[in-house]
Amino acid sequence: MGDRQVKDQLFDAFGEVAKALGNGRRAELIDVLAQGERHVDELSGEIGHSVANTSFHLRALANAGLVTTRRDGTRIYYRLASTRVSDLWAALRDVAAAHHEQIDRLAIAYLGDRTRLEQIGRAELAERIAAGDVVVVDVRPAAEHAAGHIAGARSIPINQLAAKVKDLPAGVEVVAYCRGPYCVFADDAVRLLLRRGRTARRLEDGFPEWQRAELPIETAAS
Amino acid sequence: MGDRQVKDQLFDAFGEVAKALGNGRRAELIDVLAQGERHVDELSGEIGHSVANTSFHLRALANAGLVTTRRDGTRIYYRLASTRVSDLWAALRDVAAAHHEQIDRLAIAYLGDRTRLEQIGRAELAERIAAGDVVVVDVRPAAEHAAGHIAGARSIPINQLAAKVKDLPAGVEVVAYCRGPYCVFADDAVRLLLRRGRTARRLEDGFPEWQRAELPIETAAS
DNA sequence: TCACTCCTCAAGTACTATCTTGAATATAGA
DNA sequence: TCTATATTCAAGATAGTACTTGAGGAGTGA
Repeated sequence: MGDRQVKDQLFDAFGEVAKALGNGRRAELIDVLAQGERHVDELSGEIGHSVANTSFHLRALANAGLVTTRRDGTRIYYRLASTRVSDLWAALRDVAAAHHEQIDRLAIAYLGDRTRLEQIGRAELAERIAAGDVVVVDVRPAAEHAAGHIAGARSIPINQLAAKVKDLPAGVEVVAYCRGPYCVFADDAVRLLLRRGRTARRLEDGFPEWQRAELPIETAAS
Repeated sequence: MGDRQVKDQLFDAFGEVAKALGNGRRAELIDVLAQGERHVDELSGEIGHSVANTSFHLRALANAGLVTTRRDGTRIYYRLASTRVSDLWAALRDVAAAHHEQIDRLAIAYLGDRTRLEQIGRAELAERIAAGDVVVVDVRPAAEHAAGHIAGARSIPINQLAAKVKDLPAGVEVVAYCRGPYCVFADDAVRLLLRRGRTARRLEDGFPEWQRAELPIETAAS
């Protein structure tokens, strides 16, 4: 077998991995799975497609080695194969944000205007948590908080926040976080809190980035 | 327009960027362009396809924002849009190497058995260059050396190395480097040098990684 | 302006991807 | 063992991708 043919096969294999990410629904699945493991039924709800189609896409991700599975009773849980996959997903978003013409327009259409929302960086938040003068709220679905969250963060899924604002201590700044830079939950949370007269900012990115930066995290006792 | 629809479009855009890398020939093009800019005719030779097909793939990469162009006379030079793209390509290779079943087998088939070839890390090589007790040889094509190389490296393309071994100073270790971890030139160079009784190692990766690590580089005077 | 070079575009063919629907499989609990 | 639940598989319509060949543009230099 010639070198050309073997080289082509090697680079085809790299291409297969990229191709697995080369579909919007699979990209959404990776974004959700970066929060922690989930079963097929939950994931089909996240991407708004049938269970059969979701299963099909998950199989494509598994064949490329991006995700692995675990069975628990009748349910099958999918998770990212490693934090490397999360790194790859972050690198892809960075390139797209920097060089793809339409990302800015689409991000504004999806997330709304962020120029009025103040953000806080990871390092600063870590200091503020250590100093104890901030309340950190995880506004992702409860399952994602259970799978892993910023140490000390309180879980208030975005759809329950309006009812629970009153439970948050007064006079303390609130920092909301969610899945990452293209997740709308924390933006919605900060807008709601500001309307209620609270001081609030969003973490500039989300839980996966915090985790990859090796900052303190916690997991629900199993 | 519903949130679902806008979110789908946003993630479709991420998918488009990944899809651009989702082809072996385009992956090869990115790997070559990580060395520096090249024109279409050269690139078609690198991937072993017609100029028309190469142009087609380059257009796909440009549409995704991964590469940009510059005209010089009748020639059009393509280059990576930024070092972010090089980061993305490295992240993709890492994931593929860690999780894709066939990469190991294909890499061995293409590169040969590397277990007998000693490698040297970037940090150690930088120290040795500073100490001046090593000869660094760039075995990539001359055009890539001209576009940028490790500071102090001497250009000896792999196909000229056999004739030029005698010009290398005796009694000094030789370090060969090329395009990256999946490039065969440096392996071939080290094997040839060892057969000629020289002490030789390969740099563990290649020029793009050296550049991204912000270690000293040089460019040919224009 | 003309011929030349380099590159892109268009048309055509074979192959691959995405989604839907309905059936098949695997486990849990009665 | 039987039924219910969760997931995967198979078939099929539609659309998109990858490559080839040949024509079309854009710049260079006589």
